[in-house]
Amino acid sequence: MSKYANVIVNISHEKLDRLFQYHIPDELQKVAEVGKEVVVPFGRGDTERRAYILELTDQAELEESRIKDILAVNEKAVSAESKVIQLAYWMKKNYGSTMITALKTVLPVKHKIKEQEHKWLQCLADDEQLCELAKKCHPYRQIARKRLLEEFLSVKELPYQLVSGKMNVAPSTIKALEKQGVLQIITTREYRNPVPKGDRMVQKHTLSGEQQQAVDGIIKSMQEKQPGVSLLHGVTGSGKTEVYMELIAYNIAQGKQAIVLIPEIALTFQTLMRFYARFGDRVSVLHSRLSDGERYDQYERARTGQLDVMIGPRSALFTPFDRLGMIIIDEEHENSYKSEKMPKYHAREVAEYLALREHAALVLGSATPSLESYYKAECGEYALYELKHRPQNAVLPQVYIADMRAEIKAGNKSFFSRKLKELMTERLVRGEQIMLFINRRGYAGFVSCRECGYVVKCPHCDVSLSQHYVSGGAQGRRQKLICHYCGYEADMPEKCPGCGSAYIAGFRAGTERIEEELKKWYPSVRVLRMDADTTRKKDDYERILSSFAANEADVLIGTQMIVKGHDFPNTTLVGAIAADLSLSAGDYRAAERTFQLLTQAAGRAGRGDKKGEVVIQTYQPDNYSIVNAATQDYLNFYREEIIYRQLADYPPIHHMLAVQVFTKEEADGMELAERFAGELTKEADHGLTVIGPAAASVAKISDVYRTVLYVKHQNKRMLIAAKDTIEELMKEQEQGGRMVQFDFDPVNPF
DNA sequence: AGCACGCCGACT
DNA sequence: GTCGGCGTGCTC
Repeated sequence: MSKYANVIVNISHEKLDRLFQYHIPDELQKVAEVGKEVVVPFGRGDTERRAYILELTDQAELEESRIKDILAVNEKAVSAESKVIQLAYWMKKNYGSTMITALKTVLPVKHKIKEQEHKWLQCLADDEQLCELAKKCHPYRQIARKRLLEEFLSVKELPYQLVSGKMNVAPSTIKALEKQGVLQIITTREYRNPVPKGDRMVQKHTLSGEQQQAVDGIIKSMQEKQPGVSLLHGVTGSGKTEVYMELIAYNIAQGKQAIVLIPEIALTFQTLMRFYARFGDRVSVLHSRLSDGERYDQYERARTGQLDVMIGPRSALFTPFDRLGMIIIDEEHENSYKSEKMPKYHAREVAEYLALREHAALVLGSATPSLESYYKAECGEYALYELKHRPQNAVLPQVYIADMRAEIKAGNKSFFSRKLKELMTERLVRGEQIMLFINRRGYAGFVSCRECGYVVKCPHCDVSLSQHYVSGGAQGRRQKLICHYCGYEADMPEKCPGCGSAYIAGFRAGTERIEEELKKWYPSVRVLRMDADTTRKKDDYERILSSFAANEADVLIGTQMIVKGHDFPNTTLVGAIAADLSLSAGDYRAAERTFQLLTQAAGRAGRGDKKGEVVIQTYQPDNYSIVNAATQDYLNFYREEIIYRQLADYPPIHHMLAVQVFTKEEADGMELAERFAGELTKEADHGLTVIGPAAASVAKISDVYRTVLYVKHQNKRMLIAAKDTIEELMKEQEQGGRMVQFDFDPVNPF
């Protein structure tokens, strides 16, 4: 039984976006729980306001005399909004962040509400009354009041903002007039619906045997009290979306609501239209192109029960649904489901918790499931459904592995293997399209001197600068050196800054370099390039893809963003230029990432009726992630990879916590991390494995030093406890610009 | 956001 | 004096 409740007041104002502490009177002790809505006296006038309990504590944070009592606890079922706030609290505890940041991830931006919540002043008095009242106004004392009354003579409705802003009428004056019955304050809210009100097509859906089996199985589980998690493992093009549709239809028929997560990058117009066509305007979508106001509207529509389905990226998880029946995560292996910002949550984990809490079903779908999910499916924790056949007898592409070591031996110094060149020429002659995938943007990965080995590095970060070409006005292309971490730019030196030699050049080709090389071989080829540099604006992504789809280019060169999503029926050749690039990342997920990328890339070839071919270029032709991607054999890959994870105590068998320490001084970070490590290893019996501390692989970004400490344990709870210990240690000491971030089961190496 | 407090000019 | 409008600042 805690004495105090830390509460967030339900007023949308930044100044109030923090916790306030209230005392819990004895008679409310039993009902005061985290997530509950309460009524508290707030402000000087003790006006009664609604608030949500976020924490319960015995620790008074200020003098007891200043702490007021909670007036009442709303005992009826927790509202949708407070459920979301509760979820924020869970995330704060499990991933480590402040409550404010957790709330900010979970709640839509509130301070923008004003802009679309139209507050109007409506005049209730007639002209005669207005004249009389205006006359009664004091000649120079009540000018504002008079101004407003006179304005009402010509216009009967005025926007609140105009009156209180430009006309400079104080809220107290408006209130007084409202009391007298001269005017009325009306608020109207128009919900913007990003879903076009189109014709709803009723389509006939015939499912294959496999699809039907999955649908039946999952529906059966949904009839249980606790539906649990289902993993839908289906090769590319096996019709997972059809299964989702059927499940959503069932869910709606049960009067329940559904959340569908899709990686942002795959959130295309076509995908959405399929949903709209089937479910009409009770479907909404959250995507990055929505304004804050539009986004907020969608949350409101969900909260007020106007929606059955919400589609969106990981943040769609926080849709305030009252009757959540299921969550679907498509392409569940995607790294974008892990947040890179604090709290660093994984959408899959949050969804699992949410589904459990709401007694909803969770459906995970992927052609290349994450090791985590497949492992749990093997253990029987998840129900597994396999979709092995592509409908319409579509055939898998023919995959060739090109050994680049052999190419060099044969005197081929080009970035393209002989096989790839041969197939590219064939395609260009036939007028079919090609996709070239290389996971590095820019022209060259680093710039180095061949005489002395000097490497040009970023002065603010511990990385080498990448070479880029930027369009430089009249002179045409100009060389630049850019830091991919902080954006620092420098000119390409003509001579080595170290020894003065002229033999300074870029190494490790990126997308720009491949484009150049391609044009050298095929001077008339039409090329589109898609990477972080060419997709700066939100529209760029869609524009490039639709241009390629419209056959306006022969070749699409790009980073991993080109291998996800879109199908191009005329693309019959895919080349992975440097397949092992992602293998060298050096973290435990490198093989998994490589396998997924290559499998997806291969899946891009020959989606139409034409047969596709794929060339994977590598220096490690025997690596299991490459070999299994070539044969599209997920299970075989999984078997090899899980053994490695078991041997090395890595996730999913063990859990891992990365503690990142950020400091201004290099030594400071090490010292702090050492202290954390010391504290965690103090008790030997809890079995925590502590690795490090060590400087992060990129030891400095934007002049901030990074030290990293890894903690491993079989039980995740132990790691959360370790996180709590470190949080306590941080509280004790002056922070002085020092910061700690936690990352559970990280997906990216540090 | 919304309320109290306090300042300042106008009236009994 | 004191009434009341309007600006300012704080809210557990």
